Amino acid sequence: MSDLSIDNTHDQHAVRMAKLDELRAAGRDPFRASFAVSHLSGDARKLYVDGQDNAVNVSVAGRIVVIRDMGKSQFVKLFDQQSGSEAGPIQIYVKKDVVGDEAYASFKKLDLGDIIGAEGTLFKTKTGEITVRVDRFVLLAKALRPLPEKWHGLSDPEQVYRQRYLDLIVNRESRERLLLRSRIVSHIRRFLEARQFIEVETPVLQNVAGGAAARPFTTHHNALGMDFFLRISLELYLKRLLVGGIDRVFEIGRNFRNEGISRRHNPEFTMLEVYQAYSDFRGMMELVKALLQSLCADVLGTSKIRHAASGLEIDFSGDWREVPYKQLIRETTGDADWFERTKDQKIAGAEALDLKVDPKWEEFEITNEIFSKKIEPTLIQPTFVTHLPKELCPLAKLNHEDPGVLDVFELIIGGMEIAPAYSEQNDPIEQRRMFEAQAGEEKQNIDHDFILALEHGMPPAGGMGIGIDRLCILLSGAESIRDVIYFPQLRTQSAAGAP
RNA sequence: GGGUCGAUAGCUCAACGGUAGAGCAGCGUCCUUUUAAGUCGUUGGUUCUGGGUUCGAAUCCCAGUCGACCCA
Repeated sequence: MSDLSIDNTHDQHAVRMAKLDELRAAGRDPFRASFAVSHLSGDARKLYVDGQDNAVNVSVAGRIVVIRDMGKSQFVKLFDQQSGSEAGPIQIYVKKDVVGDEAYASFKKLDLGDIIGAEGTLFKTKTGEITVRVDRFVLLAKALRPLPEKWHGLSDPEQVYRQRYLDLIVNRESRERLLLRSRIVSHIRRFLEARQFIEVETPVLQNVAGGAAARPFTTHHNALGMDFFLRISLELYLKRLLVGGIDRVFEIGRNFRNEGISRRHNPEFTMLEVYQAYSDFRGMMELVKALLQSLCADVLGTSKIRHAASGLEIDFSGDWREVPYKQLIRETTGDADWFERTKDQKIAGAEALDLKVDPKWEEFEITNEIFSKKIEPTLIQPTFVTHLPKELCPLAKLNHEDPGVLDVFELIIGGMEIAPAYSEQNDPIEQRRMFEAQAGEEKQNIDHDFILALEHGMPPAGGMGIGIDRLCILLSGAESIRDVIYFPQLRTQSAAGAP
């Protein structure tokens, strides 16, 4: 039957193609359309009643990730969605005298990586592992390529990102980290919905890429004969919905920025933005604190996490530090009159802190360089930095006592910006003025249609954004944004391993 | 964009100027409660690509591709 040539036994793809031909020649379909699964692996295991072997029938399916061939019986482990837990893949036990000679012979031809379905009864092995004693099994999908090594897994970072499916199968930490992201996002939705927030979707293709200062991607719509930008922010459309009377609104969506790729930056990334009419940045403080504390409690099961970069413990419980931006700058520069200094004096001050500053920068950019390089990385515990200079964001309300600063905060945790929040600007005249006053790297594109919406009246509101990727880096202890995105952006390459 | 480091069997890694090896996987055998199962045997390489140096290059040099890290 087998026409494997001796020369080919090292070529695992060729060996498996030959097995495939054999199956087809024998009239078996190696790629089935469906299988009746009674339980996912973890749920199946829970059905076992202690001391009552072979009393409960289950039907499970998954990928073969372990084969222990004992001659006339085999222990095999099947990997499915629930295999990420402590218990790992579910074990099945196939005995020749249970399934019969013919079925057993075909079972022996299965390979690591094949996907099968199995029906049988639950029992506990000598060593105490709940296992399915198989009465019947069926090959559901033949794997023509081998799995990575069973003990060391897959460690080549390039292959981990390009063939994430392999990483997910063999590297438990990767799988748990990425599944944690799903639980985080799910929790955020439930938290906000419980507070009467409504989830919406707004355009990704935009005429004006507004709401932030960043280089957008451009694309082209053929039928309209016009160029579009991919959005860089969710903000301006969600505020239009505030005008439209959707008072508590949020979106979790992908933004695109045509900028560098690094451990902290992927060209497409996910933002949560939340707007609450009749609230303000103080209300957002309460909201984001409650959100993160409930995330810790319900998803992580702890209020303390280890900060991957510094090794320090971050404590989310209790009250969080609140400190004005200007105070931090004055403390760090040791200059109580920093904001009264001339530009040359600020340049000298920044250089005294070992910072390189471009003389072409605006004064607020020099000051902000001190903030982002010398202050932000040191803020490990959750810290609300409040009242940023007005030049840093045109979309927030100016503070009443000090019109040089904004009624905003930036929540810093683990040295990373996690959540900015504003008392949102709803004065259309002032909004236009602030857009036009923007300079340097903070300059935004002006969306006149958005101003028109404001002219119809937007209720006072608090707004808040969270970078979901960064939040996941923080909460999962990941080192890189690539570790919390299934398919991070890489340079394209011809298909690896193609025949 | 600049700098540093890396790419060897399907996977994880050796070999560091002198015959490219190991473990796992694969192939063939033994074994009906294994836990990285065990056992005996065995196949497997465009050493990322292209140049160069050398009697001889996986190894040294140059250029490129892809990736990681740091910086801008």
